[in-house]
Amino acid sequence: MAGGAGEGRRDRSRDFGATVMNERYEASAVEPKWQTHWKSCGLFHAGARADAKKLYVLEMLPYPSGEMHMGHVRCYTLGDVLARYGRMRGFDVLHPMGWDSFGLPAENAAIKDGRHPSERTPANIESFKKDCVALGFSYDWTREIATYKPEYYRWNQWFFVKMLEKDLVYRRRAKVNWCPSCNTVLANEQVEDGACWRCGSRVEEREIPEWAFRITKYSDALLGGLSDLQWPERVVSMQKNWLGRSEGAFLDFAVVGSAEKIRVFTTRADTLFGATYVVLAPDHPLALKLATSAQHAAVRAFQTKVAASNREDRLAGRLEKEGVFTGAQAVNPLAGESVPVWLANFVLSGYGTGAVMSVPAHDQRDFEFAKKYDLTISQVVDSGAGAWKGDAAFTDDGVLVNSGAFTGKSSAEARVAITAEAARRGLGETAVTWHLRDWGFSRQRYWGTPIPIVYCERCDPERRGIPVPEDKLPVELPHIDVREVLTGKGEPPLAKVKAWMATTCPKCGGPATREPETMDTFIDSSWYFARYLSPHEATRPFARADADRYLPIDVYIGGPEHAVLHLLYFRFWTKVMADLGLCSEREPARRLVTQGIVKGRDGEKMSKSKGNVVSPREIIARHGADVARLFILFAGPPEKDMDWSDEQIEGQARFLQRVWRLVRAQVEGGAPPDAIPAKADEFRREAHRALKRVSSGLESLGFNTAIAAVMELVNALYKMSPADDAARVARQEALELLAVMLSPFAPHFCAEAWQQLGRTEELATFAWPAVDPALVADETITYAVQVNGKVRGQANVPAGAAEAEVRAAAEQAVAAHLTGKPVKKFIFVPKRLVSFVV
RNA sequence: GCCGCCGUGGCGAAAUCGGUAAACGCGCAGGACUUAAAAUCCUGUGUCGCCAAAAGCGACGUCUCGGUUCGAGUCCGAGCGGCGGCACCA
Repeated sequence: MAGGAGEGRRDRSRDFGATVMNERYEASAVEPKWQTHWKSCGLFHAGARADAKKLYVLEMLPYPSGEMHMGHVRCYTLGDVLARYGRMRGFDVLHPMGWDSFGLPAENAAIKDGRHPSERTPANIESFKKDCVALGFSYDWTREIATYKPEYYRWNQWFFVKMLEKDLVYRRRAKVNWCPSCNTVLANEQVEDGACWRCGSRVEEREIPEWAFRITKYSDALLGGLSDLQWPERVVSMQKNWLGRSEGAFLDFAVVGSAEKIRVFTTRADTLFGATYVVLAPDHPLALKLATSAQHAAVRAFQTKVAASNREDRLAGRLEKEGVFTGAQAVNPLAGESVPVWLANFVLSGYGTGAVMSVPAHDQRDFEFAKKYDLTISQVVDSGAGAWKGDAAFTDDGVLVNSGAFTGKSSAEARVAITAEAARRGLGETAVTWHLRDWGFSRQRYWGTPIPIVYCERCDPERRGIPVPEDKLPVELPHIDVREVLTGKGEPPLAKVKAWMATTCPKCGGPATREPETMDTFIDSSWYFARYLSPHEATRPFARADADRYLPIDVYIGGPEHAVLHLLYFRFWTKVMADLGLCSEREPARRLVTQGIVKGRDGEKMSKSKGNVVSPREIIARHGADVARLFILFAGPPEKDMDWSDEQIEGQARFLQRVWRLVRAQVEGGAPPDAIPAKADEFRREAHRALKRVSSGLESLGFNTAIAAVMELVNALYKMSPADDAARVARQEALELLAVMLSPFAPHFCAEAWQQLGRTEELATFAWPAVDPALVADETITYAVQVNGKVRGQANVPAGAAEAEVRAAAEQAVAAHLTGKPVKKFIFVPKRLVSFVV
């Protein structure tokens, strides 16, 4: 079919129209074809390019709950674009996927319907995996893992035993966060606003024994490591906040008439001379000991009251400050005065030393407390701005008054001097405290990794626990009768499985019982990224050589809601793995991308309960996976929340159809109607300009602007008709280039277009083309011409024009604004703008 | 209370370094094609003013006020609004 520039419009439009205009790209036929092709070629397997640089792209381990939602789609699409681009750039890309498949949802579902989690889980995984394939995600499925399988969780147990040897695991009796609905303990990180992170139930306080990791041993490393990560500021600051490093001093107050001393923590040692009483947490070990007989009953009553009310009131908002006098007196270490010792409900036993010195003049809480109980208020810091009015605490730094030898010093100087003096007298020292607490990981549930511990009355009468030897791992979960064992109440389910509980002691061989509790599932996701390196290793969690090759993760993608949960735990675990000699990297992920929420049609966050969930299956069925991917990428930058828009989806579908018609026109020899004849160079120029913008968009995660650049190329091609045979060849090249540069975003469509255009090479691994600098250089440059900062005209000059030449052209362009006004200054910004100041 | 982020058309957004604000998409309007519609293609689309209209010209315009600068969406200060995190942390 002949088509040409010189013919009448009718003919041209027939060329484009008759065969091509009605032909639609059918994603439903094309996409499965390429998915099958990719699978059969093993194109996405890592390790094939041993001499290439590696690129590890990873998305957060999903919990497969059956059907995928748009939040997943967004996360994985971002990762897939980077993985595909990486492959085309020649990297040895590691892009794996697996399943976080232990945990409460499956167990709770089992309680409801009686089906064992091990039946449901593989089905859910299958379904989720199908969605991944249907969306064209380029995973290396040979590395797939599932955390519920013994070959995975045995390494959780192995780590546990190793960490026990290193004293990074210990058993403690502590106040724990108990979720009555999940019927299990939660770590501090898993309590949000006093409620369970998973189900939102109000958390209770209980005191029961539990296993914990000494994550606090890594406080400094966790804080220090943050500085060399390319992580979003938001996440970094949340982690810093959570770690909560605080510099100050320990100071010792001797107790009058007793050998005991009260150690307090303060960040304001400069206010020591204003400490007019000391307050202990109600459950402080000295509380009862110090109480005088007259006050004993009152102290008892107060303790009971606080223990009962604690959580509820703290949640209900501001807790009324309450306290009780112990009757005891303590001695200010430097001032030498005796001050009363109180208990108060706002002092926390878990932070610092569980005791504080109260300086009501300079701390608002202490001020309120002192007012309520009529305690002495004594000013020791002067603001320098007139006398202190005494209506509220003055909490800023200032100059010391009424502070003995330290009077006259600035607060900053005094903090150092007072701490040093206390230290010299053996009554204190500088100190650093942290908000971070150890990670309690015992869970009173069934569907998780058994803790490999046995209790033997003979060898271990104190029930400290004896680890199961390495060669006896894994300790597998027993098969159970769901109805009988999973009741969702009472003791840990495994405790009811008598046959499993009964075992032999590894030390004496005598009868022993197992630990019935299981591990927090956050352990599973703390090291899975390393298991992907050597998923089939049977003798160790992963191979050192693989770790050296592929760690750290280059780009890690997931939601910001894990900022102080998973993202903290897996940093901790990586440091432990490094200390165990398993790898040299001390940080798991160099770069982190936290993707925004996908909201529903109603503008609310998608959730089942709101009934506004849109399934990717809907879009795949209607328009195909590529449209779903384009929509989600084009909506805005990755970190930003995005709104659902059926219209924008239609727009992306329209865009692909528009490209398709161009491709078909090229193959059939037609041109778009109303196109203007163009030469070869013009086609090349447009294509390379787009390529440049797409390349830089891919580097900077500006996927929306990268796609916009391709759209502009398409718009340009619609206005151009090849003027001659050379131009026809150039248009062919431009369309091929288009298929290449769009392929990370819309891989199925591009593979098909590529083939239509007659190319036979594998597009998914085709080398990303270099931008031809000669083609993207402008021939003429349009300068904006300003007079006194206002744009008054434009000047077109050849690209290489010198300043004087540009100035001459510019003067001509704005002559009317310059007449009669002497030019005081001339500003020349190459390639952009000139400005006259008159 | 403390810490962090963000305010740009009717909407989603774009704008390496301070250099022609609003690219691209959506929506809307007009036109072409069609018996008609859909689909498709083309054109227009920040606000206001001058003008019968168009062309054209001008003023204003990136939350508000102020500052630095020849020039500010971008830098600085103050404020307002929104979002997120932590929160009796001593």
